[in-house]
Amino acid sequence: MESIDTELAARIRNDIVLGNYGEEERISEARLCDTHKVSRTPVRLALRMLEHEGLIRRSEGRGYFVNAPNVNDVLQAVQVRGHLESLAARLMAQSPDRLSTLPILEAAIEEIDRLILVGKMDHASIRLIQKQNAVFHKTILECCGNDFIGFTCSRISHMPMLEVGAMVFDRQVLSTKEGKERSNFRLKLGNSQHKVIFEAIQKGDAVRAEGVMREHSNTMIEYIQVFEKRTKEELTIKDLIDYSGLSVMRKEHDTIGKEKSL
Amino acid sequence: MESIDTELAARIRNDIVLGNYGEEERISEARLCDTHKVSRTPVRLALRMLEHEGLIRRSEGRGYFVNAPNVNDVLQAVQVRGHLESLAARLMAQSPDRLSTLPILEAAIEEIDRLILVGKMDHASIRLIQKQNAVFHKTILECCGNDFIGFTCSRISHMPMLEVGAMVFDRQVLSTKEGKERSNFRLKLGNSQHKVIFEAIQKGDAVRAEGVMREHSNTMIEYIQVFEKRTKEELTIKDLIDYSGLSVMRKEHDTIGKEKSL
DNA sequence: ATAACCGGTTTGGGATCCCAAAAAAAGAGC
DNA sequence: GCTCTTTTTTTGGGATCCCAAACCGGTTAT
Repeated sequence: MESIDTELAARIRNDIVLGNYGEEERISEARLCDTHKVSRTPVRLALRMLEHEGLIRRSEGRGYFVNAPNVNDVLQAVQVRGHLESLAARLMAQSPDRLSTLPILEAAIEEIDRLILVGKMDHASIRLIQKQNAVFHKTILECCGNDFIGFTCSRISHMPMLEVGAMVFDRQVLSTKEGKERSNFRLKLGNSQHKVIFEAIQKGDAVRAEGVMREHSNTMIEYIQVFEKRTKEELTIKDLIDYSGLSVMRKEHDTIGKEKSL
Repeated sequence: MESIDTELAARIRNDIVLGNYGEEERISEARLCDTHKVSRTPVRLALRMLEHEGLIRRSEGRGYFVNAPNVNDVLQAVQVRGHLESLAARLMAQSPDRLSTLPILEAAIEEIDRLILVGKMDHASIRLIQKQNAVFHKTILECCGNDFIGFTCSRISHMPMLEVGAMVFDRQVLSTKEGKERSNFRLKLGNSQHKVIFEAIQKGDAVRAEGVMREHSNTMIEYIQVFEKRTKEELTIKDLIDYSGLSVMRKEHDTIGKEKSL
């Protein structure tokens, strides 16, 4: 249970990235107090938070404006995160005390392999795969020796699909047999990249670890761009969130938590 | 003229990075109200700011604790910034509409060259060199096509020596003739790296632009480490700020602004 | 008819107040 | 004398109040 302003910030943040506010809508403290049934103090704290995150702008004169990120913003952010992760992979490969954490990476890879082999593409399996994927990526960030990389990533992970280790799935694709096979191939490809990264780190091949990690995140960017081309109309943030299992999971979890608390 | 909380955050931030608070000192809202002669509202806004920046921690139970960065933290942050800049250099080299901004880079390089040639290592000259250096680096960040890189850099530039284009100078070194020559060599080396980066971007050689930019920031990291070895006792953040001309300049500027406003 | 001016209203920044929870201090029991 | 409990004090979160600056609408003068 966080304080009210933190949760409030999360709610407003969700509203903004989900597009519940217009592109450049003016936002007012009083209105937020009214809709969320809180006083102005937590509202102002939350707004400062969101301003710092770049999701709202304070106008010169008076008032706030929402600064809703578009798909291109998300793609740019994914690129930045991927680049930071590649630095982490390189540093971890150079780190002398990396060996003790290697088993964690190996276990995550094997678990993903096992889940792919079972081949059940249902919600639970995908959730497990995503969890192990997050473990893999987070471990590298945390054990690379440069804590500031993980910190920087955490500062930009308020946007959709920017949680470390987030993966993208297309619900529609998963509904057809051919789509399931395609997703299965994607997962295999991703995990084989994990293996190469793991081996490079193990051997201390820093250049290769960095390169493959970069390729690994490029894969995700290109997959999103495939969506962009396929959908005739413009791809919205909401679509991306629908595709991104982790975010959906988190959203569901939040809702459950909220219902419980009320 | 920013609002009180912003300026207050800047002041507390300065106090923290300058080490005016103990390593893990407990910090109290009331005390800050008293020392800075403001009410609790702006104090709390400022503290949320600093918490988001990682400079203070909120304890589980009650109260804030300062999380003063040490030299190692700064080095890690410089590494992150350098890595982001190398991404920017690569992207700019790949960008089709980079040509229009090339003259800005060229002018900055030439101005630095001119100032080095004059050879006056006084405060004004160094200030000008640093300004042009900042222009060079900021231009690449702003024109690389991925605005999120610059945004991310701006989110981490609250720490000393993390302003984009900040350079390190040792006041003591500048006081001797031999030291001046060494600094002169450093500047020449740095600007020659600028030239290589410029040419790589011009030619569209993305790999080289990225590589040299990385090397360019590594140079700074290694120079700081030279300090670390030379000073017998442990290097403090305060030392780094003394070395970093930009920060000092900004501090002076802030002071002037404050005096004017009072 | 347009533009400048003026008063009312909205809105955000800052100060103050209240309260609950936690830390610190005092007191009781062993 | 030490420890556990109770009381007091401190402290931070939330609500409310006040005010000045900005916005809006209407009126008036050119």
